[in-house]
Amino acid sequence: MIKKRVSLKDIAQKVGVSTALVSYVLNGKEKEARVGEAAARKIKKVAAEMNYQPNLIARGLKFGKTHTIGLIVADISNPFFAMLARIIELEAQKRGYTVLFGSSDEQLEKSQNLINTFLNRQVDGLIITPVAGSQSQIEELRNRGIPFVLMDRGFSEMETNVVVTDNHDAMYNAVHLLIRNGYKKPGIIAYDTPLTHMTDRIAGYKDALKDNGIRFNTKWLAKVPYGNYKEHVTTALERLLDAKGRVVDSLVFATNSISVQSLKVIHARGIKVPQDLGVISFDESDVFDFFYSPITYIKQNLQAISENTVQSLMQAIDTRARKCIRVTVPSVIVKGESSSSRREGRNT
Amino acid sequence: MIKKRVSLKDIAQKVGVSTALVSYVLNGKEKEARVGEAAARKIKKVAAEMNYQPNLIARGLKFGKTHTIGLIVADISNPFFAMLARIIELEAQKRGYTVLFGSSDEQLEKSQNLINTFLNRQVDGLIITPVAGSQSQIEELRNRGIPFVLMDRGFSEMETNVVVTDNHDAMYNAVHLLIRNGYKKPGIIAYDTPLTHMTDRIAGYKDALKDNGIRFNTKWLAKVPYGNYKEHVTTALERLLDAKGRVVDSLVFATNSISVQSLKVIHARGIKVPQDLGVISFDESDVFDFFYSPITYIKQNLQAISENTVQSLMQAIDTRARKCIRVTVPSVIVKGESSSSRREGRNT
DNA sequence: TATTTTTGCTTAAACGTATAAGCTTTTCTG
DNA sequence: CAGAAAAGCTTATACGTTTAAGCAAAAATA
Repeated sequence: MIKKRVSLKDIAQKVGVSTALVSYVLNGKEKEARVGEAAARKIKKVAAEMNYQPNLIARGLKFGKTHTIGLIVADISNPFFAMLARIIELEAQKRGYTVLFGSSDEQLEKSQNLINTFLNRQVDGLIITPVAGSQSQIEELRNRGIPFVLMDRGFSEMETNVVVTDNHDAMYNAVHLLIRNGYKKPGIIAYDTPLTHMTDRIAGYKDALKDNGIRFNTKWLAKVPYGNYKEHVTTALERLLDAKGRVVDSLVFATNSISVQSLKVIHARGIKVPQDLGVISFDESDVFDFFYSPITYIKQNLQAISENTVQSLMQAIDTRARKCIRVTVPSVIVKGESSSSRREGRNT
Repeated sequence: MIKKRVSLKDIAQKVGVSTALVSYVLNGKEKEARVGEAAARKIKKVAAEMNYQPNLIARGLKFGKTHTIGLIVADISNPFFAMLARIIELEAQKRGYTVLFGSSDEQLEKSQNLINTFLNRQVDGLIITPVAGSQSQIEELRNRGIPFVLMDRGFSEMETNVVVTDNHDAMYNAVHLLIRNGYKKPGIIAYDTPLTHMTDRIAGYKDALKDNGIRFNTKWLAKVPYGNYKEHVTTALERLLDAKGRVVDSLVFATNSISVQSLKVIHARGIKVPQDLGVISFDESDVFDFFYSPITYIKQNLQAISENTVQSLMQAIDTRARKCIRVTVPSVIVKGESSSSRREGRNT
């Protein structure tokens, strides 16, 4: 009962010609291949009747091009990556590409497995949010001449194609805003990773302090590991917001996930925002609208990030250039109430 | 500078044997193929040295099996589908499968395009959240004997492999809870679609009313179109919560997205939950924790849905059975404050 | 020693596609 | 009307893999 897919051969047999002729006609090469008009017509007719669909696997084998790209994100169930995936899917589709995806879970081994799997499936290129310590994996891609683009984060020591938000700038502006609004001791909670998205954000934070004449205090910076981050964020917050005297008077959360978890804790402890604590988040979330004091956040331009990433990858695939493209996308601060001026805010 | 992938041929040449021998050895068929011990050793050594990786595209062509599945969801950027995707990815991987994904956007044409693209890429099977009116697309898959499983929703008129939450039961229980807590006029906001996930939920709603001796009022049911749903939800809410006398005293939101949008409106209007309005949501969201009155919601078992879907698909692929598997997954209600008893809650 | 069996390999064909090269047959040119 | 050119097709080969079938040499048997 299972109907076999129709191949060029089936059409050729039905029409009574060779597969070559069919291939020429269906690829619009009738002129170059000097195919007779009558035969061409008949082939087209039969192909349509039999609902011929080319086998892209066979084509991929023939050309060594599959028109498939592999997307490796940290976690597709994270709304941030899901949004990126959505746009990448669209951009890829526009260009005739299909997307294989996988989540690395910030784990070296999973990342390597995904890379291997995708390469064995002959993807034409890879989009990767690299995990910490994966330099050698990426290096190997480069040595093997495989087109790829890093997204969201990169390595400071390595020249690669990479598309990221201007993390330093974004964080600098956020902290600057807090300070301008009267906060004297801004803290930050970030993931403990050497990847550039975090180091740049932390650097932006420190530079903003310096430029505003505030001396950085080591206690203000909390680095939490990605695994079990919820617990670690909670612990870090407890240390920063110790009842016996706050270590900080405001906080910047370096990611979406840290923000949501932190806000849950802040909410549970009944800490008043922004009166008791100024708050700014990196990345947005639906929850911000529901926090009694709307959260100020850094809004990354996901559309631009995704577009540029796909664009760069296409370029890498087409030209196989060795030159690296580094794109930095600007972001904006969406002002809520959570970072409001201390002078006006302090009414408790 | 671009290093060519090493093929069986490369190894064969280096060792000085035929590709056939190499293939036998690397596939562990040394015994059956009576390969000499010395040759086998050498082949393995060289293969390892050259870091041979099989070309899965070529294998796919040979066997007519790509070990790839296509996942078509409504919108991968919707956390609900992103979560499902994450688990499906994992389950597929366990079984040696890789996942192609795409978003249909609830549009017939996009759905058809994705199906075609995936089939041309010779996926072994499809997981689909079908869009309204796509019966013929699905029917064709069945006629062509292509393994597939519908997920999250199905068609009432069609026997197919399908894995869904027990939508009727879930909604029945939710509405029952509201009524038991003293609400007399429970309303519902749902998407306007003939797909079973919605019709079942609405049926569950109506049955709960009936079984509790409440006569259904047409005004209590708001069906909003998926496109521009935010506006439509807002309008529907305005009608239901008209200041001149509430049409309903409580609401069930039939999806995550409807809930979030509704809560934004409710929040903006300063409507008190649950004193002025009881609320239950289908599906969860991080935002529920931040609503001043924690939202009661129906929690679908995403793990079970995904697992069963992949399981069913694997079965369909392996056996090519014509028998349809229909799996219904139970859900639970997570009780917050938003559906609390009217008697106790009414303190305004 | 002649025959059979076993061993260890190679050849060939296949999956579906694309295309250069070749081969008739017809048509044009001088 | 001979020779060249053009038209219209087929054959062959390749992509990388798998596997049945075949073949020669060595080993076992009679």
